[in-house]
Amino acid sequence: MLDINIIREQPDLIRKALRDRQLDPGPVDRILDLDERRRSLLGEVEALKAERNTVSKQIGQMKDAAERQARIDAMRSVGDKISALDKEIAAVETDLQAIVAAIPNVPDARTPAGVNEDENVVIKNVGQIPEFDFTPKPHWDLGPALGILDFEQGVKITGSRFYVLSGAGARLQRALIAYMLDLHIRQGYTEKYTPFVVKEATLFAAGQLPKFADNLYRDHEDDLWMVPTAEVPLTGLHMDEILDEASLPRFYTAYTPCFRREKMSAGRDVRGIKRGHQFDKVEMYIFCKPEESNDMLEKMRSDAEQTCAELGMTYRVKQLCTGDLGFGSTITYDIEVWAPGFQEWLEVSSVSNVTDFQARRANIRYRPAEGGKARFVHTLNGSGLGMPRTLIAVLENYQQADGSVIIPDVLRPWMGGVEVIKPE
RNA sequence: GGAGAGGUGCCAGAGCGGUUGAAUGGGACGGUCUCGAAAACCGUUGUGGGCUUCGGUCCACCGUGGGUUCGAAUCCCACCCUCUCCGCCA
Repeated sequence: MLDINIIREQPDLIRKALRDRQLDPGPVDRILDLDERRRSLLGEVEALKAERNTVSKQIGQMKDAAERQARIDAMRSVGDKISALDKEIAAVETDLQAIVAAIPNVPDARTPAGVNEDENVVIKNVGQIPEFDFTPKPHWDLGPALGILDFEQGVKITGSRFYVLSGAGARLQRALIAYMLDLHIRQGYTEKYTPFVVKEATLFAAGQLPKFADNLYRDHEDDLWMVPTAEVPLTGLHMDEILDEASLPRFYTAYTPCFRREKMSAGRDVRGIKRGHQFDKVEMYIFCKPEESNDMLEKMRSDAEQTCAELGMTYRVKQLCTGDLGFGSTITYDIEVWAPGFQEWLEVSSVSNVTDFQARRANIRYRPAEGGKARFVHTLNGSGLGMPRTLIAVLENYQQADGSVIIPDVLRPWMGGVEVIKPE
């Protein structure tokens, strides 16, 4: 959520931000109109309320019954005017809120201009594209052959785009999650285990609602929503709180499954387990002071990179352009690992500085140590890492000519002695 | 799911239709005292919004949302949450 004062004072900045994101700047004018209307109505109704308050106090002390009744009658009509105006204001505010809540964050000046994902910029390459002395297989061949991945069972019990991991495959994913959480704890994050369903207000706070309702699974009976990312419950942890400055920055990490009902188009993306309606993810999240968030973005990116590096992945870092930036983000790095079977770069992490966008929606502030007004915190989120894709990358990078897969060293402690996954 | 109790400021806790934005106590902060500290005493101590000549001023907020009333923290309705007991249960 943007600050209405900024929209009012610098409408051109917001118009430019919308154009840079390939969006219509029209809503800015609607906001300015509604804001103007709101303030004018407020002035009117507050004058009437002031009058009513004064007269009502007088009525309480009046002795003369006739005069008293005259005042009461007069105030009755004032009261009617007030409630009519209050209704009108409420309607204006509802409209205003809805439009403001749909305006995305303003891109950072360093975010490159660009129309879509094709204009994202590769800023770093780490490792060489590995050479194989055989033709590496994609995971959708490797997995079923190893007996660790079953597409049919997923379809049978749930439906299209769901799959089942089995045996060493299921264990490998669990090892990845455990390894990542432990790594992030060493990097200074506190592990959180949160609910996987949340209420509407929590999704609004994180910026998922109202705009992205179509992509969420929802239980209508209790009005609970399945989380699309751990970012949602983690943002919610401090909703409506004023944090001590001394407690910042706060570093959190959490594993959650993620549920997204987005419809997927047929085509190359549908092959394998790269995109599904359910996937696991380990998330990193930071609450910090505004002046720290730049440094925190770099820390988080480096923490995500370390995960890739320790897993022995070849990876690259991209900076998203304005046209591909997420709704709440001002600046985002994507980390992509090379999948030799797929012959494709897989996005396994996205690290963003959301500045005060979520904090304002969630009403998360901190009290400066020297006192004074509470200020909104900045929040950052990043995957560390996204699961099915990291699993794909391990399978495809560590495959051998005979179809077996060697377990990377860092994952061995969780594999119960399994060093190689062999065909059955 | 059923029965009961309750949700008030940083905390505890009064108030139960009019001068209560809210008694009292505690905490925190500032001051007096002290070599220093404690104690004691004095003072300060909420958030959001509108207007502003930036000195203020007005409005809203006592779980949330409605309602009654000239006037609601106080009365009515619905919902949410917490606690106790019962039921169910991994």
